[in-house]
Amino acid sequence: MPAKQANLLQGTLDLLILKALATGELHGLGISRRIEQITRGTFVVKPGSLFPALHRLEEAGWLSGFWGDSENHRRAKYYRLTKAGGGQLERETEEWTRVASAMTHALKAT
Amino acid sequence: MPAKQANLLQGTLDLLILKALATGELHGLGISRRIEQITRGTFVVKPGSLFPALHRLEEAGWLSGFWGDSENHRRAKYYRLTKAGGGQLERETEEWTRVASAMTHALKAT
DNA sequence: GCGCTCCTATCGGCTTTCGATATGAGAATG
DNA sequence: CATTCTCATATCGAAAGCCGATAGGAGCGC
Repeated sequence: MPAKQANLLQGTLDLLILKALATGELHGLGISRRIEQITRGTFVVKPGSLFPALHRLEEAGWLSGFWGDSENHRRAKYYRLTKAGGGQLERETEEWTRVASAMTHALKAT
Repeated sequence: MPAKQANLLQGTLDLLILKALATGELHGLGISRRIEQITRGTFVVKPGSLFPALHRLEEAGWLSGFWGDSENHRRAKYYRLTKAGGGQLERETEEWTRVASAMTHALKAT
């Protein structure tokens, strides 16, 4: 049994994807790279998590996707935040802040 | 369809239980109340989540449980942190801090 | 052509959380 | 006593989400 590696906290993935797209459209792997970058390598999103999540978010109306060409001339599916997605990003950011603050408070308790 | 209420982030429950027991032994419902208290009401742990989690943590060796009498003279199962559980609490606290800091950084990104 | 990298995709398994429900026993009321 | 309330533990099934493994197509260098 290999050492259990740090899994993503459930629920943070959606928020990270929305945030990754806040600065402009990206294709799937680009989103993955951006998340790794803005979290300073703490979160590494695997394909098996990424693509189902992208489809889920598109289904929910937070993202809209379209096919294009990547910077390496490959077929790639780009995603962009919808207006609703922007609102969702705000709500989830607030929610995260609430939760994080409660956790921090709890962990300091005596 | 009622509004979807704030679910616990997966993974935070174990940490909160360990932390709740750091100051002394408690029975199941007491742990639940303590968590609600130290998170200022942000996290409410339901029985359907609590008891499976307690059994899981005991199975893992972080907690040890024993039967006793509650402050209301009812049969109650008390839990206390094991030595291993103390180490686990430390590790999970560090892990949470790492994650929270990465998220905070990510959410500030431009 | 061959291998390498890039890019998207899916499937099965596992863990975890929740809602609903059940059971039992002490306390309070009449 | 009998009923009802609260405390306390427990379990089950449903739903969700992450991951490892795997697949396949297409451009690029050699």
